[in-house]
Amino acid sequence: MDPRRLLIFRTVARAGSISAGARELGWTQPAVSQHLQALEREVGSALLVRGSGGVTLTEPGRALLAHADAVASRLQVAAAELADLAQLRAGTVRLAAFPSGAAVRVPPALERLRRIYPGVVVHLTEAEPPEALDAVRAGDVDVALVFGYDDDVAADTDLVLVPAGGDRSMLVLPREHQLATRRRPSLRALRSAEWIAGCERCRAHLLRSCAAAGFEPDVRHESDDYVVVQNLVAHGLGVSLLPRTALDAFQHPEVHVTAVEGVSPRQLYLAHRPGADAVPAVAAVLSQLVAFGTPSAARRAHSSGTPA
Amino acid sequence: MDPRRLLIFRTVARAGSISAGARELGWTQPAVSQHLQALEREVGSALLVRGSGGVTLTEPGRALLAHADAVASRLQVAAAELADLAQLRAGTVRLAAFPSGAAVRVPPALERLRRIYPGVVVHLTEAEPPEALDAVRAGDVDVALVFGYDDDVAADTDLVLVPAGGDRSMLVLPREHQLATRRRPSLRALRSAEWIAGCERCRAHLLRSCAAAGFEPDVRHESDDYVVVQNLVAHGLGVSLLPRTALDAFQHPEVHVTAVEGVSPRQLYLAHRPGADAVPAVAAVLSQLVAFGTPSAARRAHSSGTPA
DNA sequence: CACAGGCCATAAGCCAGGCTTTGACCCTGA
DNA sequence: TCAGGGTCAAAGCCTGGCTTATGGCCTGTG
Repeated sequence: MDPRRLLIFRTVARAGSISAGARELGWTQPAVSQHLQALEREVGSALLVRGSGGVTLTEPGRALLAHADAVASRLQVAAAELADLAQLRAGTVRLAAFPSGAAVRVPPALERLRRIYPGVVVHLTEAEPPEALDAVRAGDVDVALVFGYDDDVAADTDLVLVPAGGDRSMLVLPREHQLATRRRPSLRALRSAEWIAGCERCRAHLLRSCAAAGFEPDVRHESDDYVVVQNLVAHGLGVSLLPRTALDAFQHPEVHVTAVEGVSPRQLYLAHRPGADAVPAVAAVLSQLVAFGTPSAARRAHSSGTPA
Repeated sequence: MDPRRLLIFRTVARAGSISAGARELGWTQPAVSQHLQALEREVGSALLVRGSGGVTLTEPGRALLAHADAVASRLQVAAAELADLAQLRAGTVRLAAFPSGAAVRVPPALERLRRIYPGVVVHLTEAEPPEALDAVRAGDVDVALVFGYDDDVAADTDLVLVPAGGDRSMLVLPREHQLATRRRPSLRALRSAEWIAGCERCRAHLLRSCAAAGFEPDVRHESDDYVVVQNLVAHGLGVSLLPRTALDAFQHPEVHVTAVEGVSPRQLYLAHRPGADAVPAVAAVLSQLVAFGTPSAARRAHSSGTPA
C-alpha cells in the first residue's frame, strides 16, 4: 500500500471532499481523484462514497482513516525529532580524548558548546590515541581527539583527521639542573642525561629525536602519566620531554620547563568517520574543538574564567 | 517528509548496505542512493555513514529507524485489515427492511451469507420504506429493502435501486365470503364491500386501483400490521389487499386468499447510495438478497429447512 | 602486488507515472 | 434558469526518478 496515497486519502477524508483535499494539497482535483481510484483499486474496496456536496466514508474507509491518522502522526513526530537533531536542540555526541587533551582542550569547548546549544549533550571518554581511533572505527565513539608525531597517525587511515593545532614538546628539567639557565638548549646537550620516557609512541618519538641528534638516550623510567613524570624529574631522577598541553594541565612547582632545539612538535587531530561530520551535533563538537585547537586559544579561554 | 523515502531508508538500514537494500526493493543501487541523499537533505542531517562493507546508522538515523519501523508496522496492519474487509473475512453491513420483507426475504439470505462468509456481520433494522430510504441517504444504513407501487419509489431519487422481485397484491376475504369460491374475482365485484387499508402508501394504491375500477372503497379500518388486518378480516369486519410476502410471513387460518383482477403488484427494491456497492460486504449482502428476490425462491429456501 | 569483488557516488539519458488541462455531467440553491 | 459546488473521463505533456555506465575506495586472495 503506497503510503503517500494513504496520506492523500486522509487529507480528503478530513477535508470532506476531493476538491477541498486537492486545494489543501496544492493540486488539482483530478490528480487527487486518480490517486483515490488507484488506492481503492489496490485495496479492493470503495473507501468513500461520492455524493453531491462532498464525500462520505465507507466502513473500509473509516478503518483506513484510523490507520492513516496513526501513520501521519508518527511521521509528524519523526519530523519534529529530526528537526530537533538537525537544529541542535537535541543530540548526543560521544567524544574520546587523550588525558591531557581531555583536561585542557575539551572543557572550554564543551562549556562554550553548552552555552550555545544547551540541548546537545557530549559524552567524554578518556582514551589514548590508538584505542580512541579503534573506538571511532568501531562506531563506539563519534569523535576522537588524538595526537601524533611526525604524521605517524595521518598516514594510511580510513578516518578523517582534521588538524587541531600543534603541541610543542618541552624539555622538563629539575629546577637546579645545569641547563636550567640556558634559554634554548639543544637536545644534544642532554646526550648523557638520564631520561624518563612517556607512552610507547612518545618514547619512540624521543628515540627518533635523539637519534637525529646523534645519540641514544639512557632511559631509566617510563610512565605515560605526566604527573608521575614530573615528580620523578622534580626528585632529580631524570629529565623528560612533555607536551605543552600536559604542562598546561599540571606543572610541578619544582621542575623547570624550557623549549628545546631539535624536537618536532606533536600534532593534534580530531578524528571521525568520513561523513560523520554531516551530523549537525558532530559538526558542532568538531568546530568547537577546532576553535580551541591552538594552545594559545585554549589558555585564553582558560584564563578568562567562567562567562555569563 | 516523504514516507516512501522513510520506508526505503528502513529497508536499507535493516539490510545493512545500500546495495542490499536495493536488491530487496528490486531496484538498482543508484536509485536507492539518490533517495537516501534526498532524505538526508530534507532532514538536514546524515542518517548513515557509508563505509566499505556497508552502512552504519548515525544518531539521527537510529532515531528515524524507530519511527520508520512504527510506520511500516502500522501500514502492514492497515493492509491486513483492509484485505480482510475486501475478501469478506470481516465487515459489517447495516440493513433496513420493511416488516414482512424482514420476516420473509431477509432471514434466508442472511443465513446463506453467514454460511459463505462467517466474518461478515449484518445489522438488521425494521423500517418502512420512506424512513429506510432516509436512513440510507443519511448514511445511517448501507442497504434498504423497500417496496413501491407503480414506480412511485423508482422515480427521482439519488439512490440506486436494484429490483428485487415483484410482490403480488392478494385479496383477503373472510372464509365464508360470497366471493371466496370465485377463482379470480375482479376488483369491481367488491365495490360495495367494507375495506381495511394498510399503510399510507398501500392505502393510496388501494384508492388508485379502485378508482381505476370505477368506485371509491368504503374504508372502515386502517393498520399497517398484516396480523391485525387478517384478524379483522377473519372476524368479518371487512376485506383487504395484502402482498404475497406478508401472507408468506403469516396467514390467518380463518381467511381466504385469492388473486384479484385489476391490481398491480408492488415492486421490491434494494436501495443503496451510488458507489456503496463497491464495498465488498455491501455487494455480498445485495447479491444474497437479490438471489432471494423472487417469492418462489424465497419460499423454496424457506421450505428446504436448515442446511448443513 | 595485482586483481577480483564488494561497497559507494556521480553523470547522463530516457521512460512513464502522474499532474494539468479540458470537457462533461449531476445536484443544489438562488 | 443559471451560477457554483461536486464528481469522473480523456488526452497531453513534463519532470521525477529509474537505469545504465563509469570511477573511486577498501578488502581479501592468488
